[in-house]
Amino acid sequence: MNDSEISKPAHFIRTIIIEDRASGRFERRVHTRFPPEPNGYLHIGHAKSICLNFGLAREFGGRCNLRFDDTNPTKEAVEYVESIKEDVRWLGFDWDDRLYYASDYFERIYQCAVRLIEQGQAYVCDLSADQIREYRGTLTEPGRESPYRERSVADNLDLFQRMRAGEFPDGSRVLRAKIDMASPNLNLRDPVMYRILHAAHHRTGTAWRIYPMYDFTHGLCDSFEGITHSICTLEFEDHRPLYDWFLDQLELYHPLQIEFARLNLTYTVMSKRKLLRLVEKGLARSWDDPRMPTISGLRRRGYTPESIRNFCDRIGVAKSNATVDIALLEYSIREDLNRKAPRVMGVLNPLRVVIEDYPDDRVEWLEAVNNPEDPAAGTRQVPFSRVLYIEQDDFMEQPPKKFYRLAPGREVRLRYAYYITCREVVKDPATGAVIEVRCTHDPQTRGGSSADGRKVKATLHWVSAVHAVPAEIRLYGHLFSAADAGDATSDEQFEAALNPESLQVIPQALLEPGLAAAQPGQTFQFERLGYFCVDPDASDGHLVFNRTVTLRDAWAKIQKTGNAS
RNA sequence: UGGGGUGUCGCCAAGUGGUAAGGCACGGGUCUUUGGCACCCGCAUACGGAGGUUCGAAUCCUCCCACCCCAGCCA
Repeated sequence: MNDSEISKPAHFIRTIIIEDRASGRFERRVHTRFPPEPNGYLHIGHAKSICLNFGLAREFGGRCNLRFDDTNPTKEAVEYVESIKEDVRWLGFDWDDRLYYASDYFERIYQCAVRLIEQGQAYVCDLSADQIREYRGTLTEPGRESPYRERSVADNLDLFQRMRAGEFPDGSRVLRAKIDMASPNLNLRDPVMYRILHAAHHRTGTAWRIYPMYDFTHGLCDSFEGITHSICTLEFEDHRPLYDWFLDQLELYHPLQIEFARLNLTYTVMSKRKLLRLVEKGLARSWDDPRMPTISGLRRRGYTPESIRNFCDRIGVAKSNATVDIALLEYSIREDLNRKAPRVMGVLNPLRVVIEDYPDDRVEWLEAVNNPEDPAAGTRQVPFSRVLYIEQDDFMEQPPKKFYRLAPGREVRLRYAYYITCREVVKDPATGAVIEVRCTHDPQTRGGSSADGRKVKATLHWVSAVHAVPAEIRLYGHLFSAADAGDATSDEQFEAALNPESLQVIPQALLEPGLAAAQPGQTFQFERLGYFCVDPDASDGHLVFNRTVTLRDAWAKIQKTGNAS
């Protein structure tokens, strides 16, 4: 991390850690962990947790483990663990040699279960899933005790061992903690600790036929690893008493669990289940579709790790359910790319411009600044010639009052080139559409400034027709049409809320020639348009750019509010 | 109706009894060879509501209201 990171604001978890260190709690250690389940790709919400856990450890000279919560083999896969490792690393964090898997502890967890059975605090229950649900009671009524609750320790031990041996079919029995079927906290009504699953695990293969539940596993793993501050999301607040109960009965070390609110963003969705659905139904091309809020999607879109870290610092950490305006994310990437991205010129929707008084056979290479924010970025040469292309949006035959780009009779500047004046408009006789603009140039304004100090109100980007390189450009909009669409509960509502214009492809934009050699992952600012990066789909003969984000656009705002005229 | 949480500007978010930080968004302006960037100014007499304690309350007390989470052999 460097000086350009924004300053870290105070938040309640940092405050707790500072107090713990002041009081000498945990021998002043700070040891956190990021515990994803490898059942999908990481998204920007996970980035918040990653920045929090790894960031706090780094800040206080502590450690942060990467631990996969892989207790459900039916949903997990190595593809996911690989992507998660890549994403965490890409975000700029390192777990050194502390890569763990809950599955590494399966034997140890099993022994903990055996001990609880021996202590008379766990039992094998033969009730079906439906029956367990019935016996659990409701939010307002206490549950009833399972008829198998008072099995002998010997019977429980035998049955549990045979569950492990694979003697029983899936769903036929579970191991349950014997706590309190009347507890107002449903998590304490004899929760399931182990279930039978004859499924191959991505790491342990077929070694196990029983798998521990998350609630039994997670707290144990944190304890085994000596985690000091176990940071998780709000929905686990109710589970804390259960984790404490397990640890107390087993006389194990207690981490301190602290809950914070997960991130929500407008115009997108942060549920792994819903993201998986988008991928499976082909509504998104893949997990790394640039429209997805996944880390891999953002990366492909052109977001930088630093911009995401800055975003996470800016949104804060608190306990109230919050939905952050996606404009803040966009602000964070603009801020970062403004400093870093080389500027280039490219025309998305070309309008042919002929400079009538410029020789047909002449080419001038003009100097252009690579990045006005960074003098060290230097300059480059761009070719100018008689036939050019400018943006269709930069010309209007009948301009409204506040439009000060090119129009009949009007003079504007071509960036780094010349002042040109529109002399004539050529239209398609069939459609009446403007297909060409005829202009003259002022030779005294070479480079883009005039000796007489004459001002022009607009500066346009442009590209020389014969030199331009074609490129496919993919423009992205929000995933959903409405800010809160991700909340949709039914799949139908959810899909209907998708923004049909989230992807717009421009098959052949025209770019300045230097871009011909651009490589996947490289980011540029297309002047006056936005930030773009080369997509991995690009090949030797075919450039493909993703628009990361547009530039702020004051003219668009004027048009939108209807104040143009 | 049980339990656990949360309510401070359009969106986040500081604040922990002493008289409402900051960011984004938004509005106005300066500058400008990007209608970008940068810079300047503005933007909560007010902290879910009602009472109360206090010289003094967003901060303490009481009651009320709203929203979120929990009835997976998911995590």
